[in-house]
Amino acid sequence: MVVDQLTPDQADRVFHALADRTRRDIVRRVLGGEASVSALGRQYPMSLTAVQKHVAVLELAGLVTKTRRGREQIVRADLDPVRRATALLDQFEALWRARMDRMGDLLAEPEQGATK
Amino acid sequence: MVVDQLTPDQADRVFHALADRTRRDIVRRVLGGEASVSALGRQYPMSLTAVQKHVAVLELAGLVTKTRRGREQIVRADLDPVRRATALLDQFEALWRARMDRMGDLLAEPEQGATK
DNA sequence: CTGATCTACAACCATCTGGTTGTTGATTAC
DNA sequence: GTAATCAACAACCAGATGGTTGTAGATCAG
Repeated sequence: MVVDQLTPDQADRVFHALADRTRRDIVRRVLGGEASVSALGRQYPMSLTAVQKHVAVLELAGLVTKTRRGREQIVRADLDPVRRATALLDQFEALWRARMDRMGDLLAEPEQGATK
Repeated sequence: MVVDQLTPDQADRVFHALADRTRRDIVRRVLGGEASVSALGRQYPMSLTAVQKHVAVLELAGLVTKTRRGREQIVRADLDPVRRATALLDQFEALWRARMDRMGDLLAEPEQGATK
């Protein structure tokens, strides 16, 4: 398996980070190409400090990394946690299908006599 | 397209709902088979009221539905919002690949003369 | 050197979150 | 009928969240 699971704590942070419109938009933006914190700040109708905090939340979730370049702080996206979150959701899908299979088995069983 | 997008508000609710261990566990549990609220309540080291609230959050996100059966309230999972969330994450993946393609184009270009 | 830019950080605030206890109302079991 | 079970709801609480303003440290441009 290429992408392994998120720990529960990581999942908490990743999903929480994605549970905010502004943060999802920041992720989209830096996925399309890196950006400085101040450049991001200019894109949203809120203070730069607020955007800094959003970036910090994304950073804590591992969705984004910051590296200094001169006086600017460059924000880049990391897709790994996104892939792991997707894997977690796919696991839900698998649970669902497992249940469907079990129900199919039941329906396929001879009506009266129990299987054992 | 079979699964269309989540609205930003729905995405807020779905990701927020998934940003809690107990709630993710409840989703897993009811994906494996429906359960009453009180049965769920017995599974976690917290009050029934707390579990009721978690179920309510999941319900608001559309991840789960409740239906009465006698004095019990049966909780069932709905995978649709999960699939839509997955689609949103896949869209991130697509943005990433689009950038990779653009970078590839740049590298493939003749070094000096601009493209236009 | 001086001023503008980019960032960090502290303090504050209103609201939301995740939990609690206690009360009440249906429904089921005896 | 009475008691137990299941669920809803109100009220409360500590802590997190998402925002603000203000101050201050680096770095860059003139």
